[in-house]
Amino acid sequence: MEIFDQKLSVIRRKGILTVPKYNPAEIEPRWQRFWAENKTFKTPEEATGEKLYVLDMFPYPSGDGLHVGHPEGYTATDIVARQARMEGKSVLHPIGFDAFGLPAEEHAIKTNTPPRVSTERNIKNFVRQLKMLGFSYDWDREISTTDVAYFKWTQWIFLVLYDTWFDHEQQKGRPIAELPIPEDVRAEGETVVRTYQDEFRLAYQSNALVNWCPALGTVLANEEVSDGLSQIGGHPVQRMPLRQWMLRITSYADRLEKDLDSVDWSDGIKKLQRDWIGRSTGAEVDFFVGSEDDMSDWKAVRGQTGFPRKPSSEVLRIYTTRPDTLFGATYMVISPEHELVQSLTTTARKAATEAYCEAAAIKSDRDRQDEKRTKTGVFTGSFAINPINGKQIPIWIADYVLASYGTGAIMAVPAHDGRDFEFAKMYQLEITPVIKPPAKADVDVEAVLAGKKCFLGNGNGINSNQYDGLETQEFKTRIIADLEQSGVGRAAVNYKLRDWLFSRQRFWGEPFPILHEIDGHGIKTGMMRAVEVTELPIDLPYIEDFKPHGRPEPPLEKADDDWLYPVIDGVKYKRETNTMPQWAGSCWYYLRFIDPHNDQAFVDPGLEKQWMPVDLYIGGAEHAVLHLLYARFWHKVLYDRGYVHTTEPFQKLVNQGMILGDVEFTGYRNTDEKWVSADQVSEDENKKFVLEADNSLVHLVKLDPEQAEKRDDGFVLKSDPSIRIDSRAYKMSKSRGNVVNPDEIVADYGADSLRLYEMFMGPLEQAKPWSMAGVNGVRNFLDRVWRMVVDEKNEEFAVNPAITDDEPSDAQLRMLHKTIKAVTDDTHSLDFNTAIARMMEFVNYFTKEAKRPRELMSQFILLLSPFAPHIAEEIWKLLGGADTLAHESWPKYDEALTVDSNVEIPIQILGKVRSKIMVPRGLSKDDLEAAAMANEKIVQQLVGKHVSKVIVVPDRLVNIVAN
RNA sequence: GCCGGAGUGGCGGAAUUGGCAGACGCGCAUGAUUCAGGUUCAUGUGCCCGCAAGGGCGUGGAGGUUCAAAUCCUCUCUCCGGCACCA
Repeated sequence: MEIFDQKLSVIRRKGILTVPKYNPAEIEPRWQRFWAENKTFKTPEEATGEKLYVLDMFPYPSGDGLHVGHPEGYTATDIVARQARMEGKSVLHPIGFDAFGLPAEEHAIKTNTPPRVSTERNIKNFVRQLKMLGFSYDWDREISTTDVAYFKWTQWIFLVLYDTWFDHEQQKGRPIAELPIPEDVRAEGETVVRTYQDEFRLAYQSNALVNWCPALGTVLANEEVSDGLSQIGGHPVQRMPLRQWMLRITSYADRLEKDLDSVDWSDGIKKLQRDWIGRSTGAEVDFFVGSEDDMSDWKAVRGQTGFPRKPSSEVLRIYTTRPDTLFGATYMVISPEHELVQSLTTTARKAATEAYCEAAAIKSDRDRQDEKRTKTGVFTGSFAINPINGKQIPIWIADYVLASYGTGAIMAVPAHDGRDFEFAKMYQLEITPVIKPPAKADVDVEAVLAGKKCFLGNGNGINSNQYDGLETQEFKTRIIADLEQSGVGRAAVNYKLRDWLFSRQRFWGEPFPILHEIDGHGIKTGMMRAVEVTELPIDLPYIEDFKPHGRPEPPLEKADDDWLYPVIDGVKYKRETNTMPQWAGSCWYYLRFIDPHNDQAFVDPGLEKQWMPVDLYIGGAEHAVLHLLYARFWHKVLYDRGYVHTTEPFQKLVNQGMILGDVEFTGYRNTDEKWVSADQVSEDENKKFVLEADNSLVHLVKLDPEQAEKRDDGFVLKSDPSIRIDSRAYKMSKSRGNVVNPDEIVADYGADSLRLYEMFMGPLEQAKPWSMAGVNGVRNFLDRVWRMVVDEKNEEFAVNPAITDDEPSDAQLRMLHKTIKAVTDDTHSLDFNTAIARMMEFVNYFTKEAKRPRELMSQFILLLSPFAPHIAEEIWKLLGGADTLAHESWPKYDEALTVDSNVEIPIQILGKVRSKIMVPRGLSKDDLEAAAMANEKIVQQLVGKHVSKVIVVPDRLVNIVAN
């Protein structure tokens, strides 16, 4: 507030408030009202001509309001949208709110208000702030995922998922009615057929191990857990078996990976998604568990029947990416949760394995990792037979094998797998090398061959009978073919991606449109049915107490019987009481924006064709995997079922970089309050700062920039240059107290300054530190723009006397056309920082000109308008423009006027600039060389030297090689 | 540990993709205007030597390719972000 207040108070004191100084506090709300009243940014009904769908990742309306990170992406899209409208494109630029989910509910619990009330209040505040920043959204299309009219269609899409199975042959989702039913299943009757169908649906229930978070009172998706802690709140998460809704995203893993090729996203984000999907190829192999005598019988049968779809009870099935190391498998490991744990454990080993598995079950993921990965395990007492060489090998249980990946069991090849190697060392298990490292590999080949070192790379087979000498790739192909031939193995693909755990035990989410059949005693029969589409939406019931309670029954269990037990055709059902996770609403909101008020369909097919795909999608990188993967999955299902016409929803994706707090200087003092050099301080495990030398505690002291001084490659204390200090920008956080509030910036400098500053800070995708001085800098620029056109000395709001209707000079015209070209190109390529720099150069030039042609000023104002729309509208009107400039044509430039007629050419001798000459643009190579060689300074410099070569690049430089 | 991204003045950052390093902004300095200034205007501002003309050095570090390297290659250091026993 200070700066602005001071300026105003000075003006007020002098009683000359009428003086037309640039005053955003007055201008900006006025224009915002104008745009709202005139619906200036209404989306055209039909997308005629070229269309552009520019989308922001819609915000989660937290109680804290916008932080300065939001307007960064929003300003970028707003500039693109405003420019595109002026270029005559049909623009769809909407906004909405992602308002379901945990944080809203946590907040509701804390403040003891129903989530709908606090959510609506928060949205109101967000809308106020967004409007205050002058974004050109079509407010008629505002949506919230919590609106009943919206989540009706979220529920409808869930029913589409429920009604779809994935046909792996066609790689396509199809209606469940088209699922082929095997004769034997059909023969068993209706109930069995329905159960069979339920096994194939994209939305299904499963009793899998889930991430249960007692503190949040809900299960969480794998993606929402990191380091064994919930991403929201950082609470510990346990694994426990619970019946949950899952979405079969793994069926789409291949397409989710392949289709990344077709979208315009950064390589970094694509890689993040690919890694998350984590596709790997290898083989599944069955190891016979039994006596060596029965082994040959088993092999004979397998040779006949081939490899069965599901493993029979006498085998242990494993997955490996290295079937070429099969001869090196010296033991096997199953996870503690593996279904064969009991049957494989011998009586003698029972106590030991039970103790181990129990311990593993109680351990949270967090605890498992805390043990610094020292491998533990226990022998089952059983042996399996390696199908390739008939060798008996022991079967172990260890928690370094995950139940949820592959088959939950592995063949251990300690010679060529780091984890197996470590485990084998620990328990003195056999190590048999089967790969000879290539000569160029950077390893101790002798040690590898002696089983003393582990080698992970490719090489040539050894100790592998008929495969000896084969190179890894060749080896894999051959052995997989042979395994398939003999029916003991087959090629297989695996993904790190797991099916998506889709239900939550919370109140504030979309209810599932699913009914469970119950018998006369109120017990679920296991049969369920979808709510009829005509019965949608299923609204949340009113519940007095919606708080979670640390037990897995959802809060909706406490709903009234009316809601909980509907009766249809005389049959009593119980509603599903889990709710959907926050991601549900954000999986398809971009489609709803196209047709937000349609109550007949989630989107009109004709409109969908006109507007999809999203041409530009901007948001934070924190959504690089979760939201984007989920939304792409839903979109593909909708595509398969014919509801949308593109395979991918978001054509171009840009992630804005994080805005960090202002740069801070920090020094350290020891317990005696003596300064300690920062390079001797480090953080210990408890995040405490200690002196490296003796681990004694030191504390952090925030320093004023005045106390710091640059020395070599860092900063030191001015008062004692032997003390080094840290200088860094930190992530904004309440605890650090470096959060910048957009409301305050708008009050102090104006919305246009905030917009302009955030775009001027640096490249959009880069992390950048905030600087108040920088905001002041762009405000100065807008002040200069104002004075360039407005007469500040006049008491009326009038144009500056320098504004003329005279013809512009050649130099002025070139300045304008250069600026138009640069701003146009830079804006298209999202290089907003350099676009603004070019506009600053324009203003620097014209404020020095005594005559400023009106037409040139108008053209410039149009260029400025997407960046700083309020001041631009105001000046546009003063210059005689009508109504609003929002739909004026974007300025065009004459290519011939974007270059100067003369160019300055540096002349180098051995790469060092020795002179410069002015020559006409386009001067020929020979003429340029002659001009350079004739230059006085060059002639002097070349005295006594021999010119061996002259490099001439027309319009650029001359380099003389002389010595 | 693995995978990404980045290192350029006191600071944020530019650099037509191999062609004058430091555009633009902040900061700082000097001067003018002003009762006053976090006003406005003008000039200067990478570092070192020099009164100057001029010269030398300079894009994290070391080497290389080239007439020419912030940009390409090899090695290396630092910082930021993500993933983390996925067989």
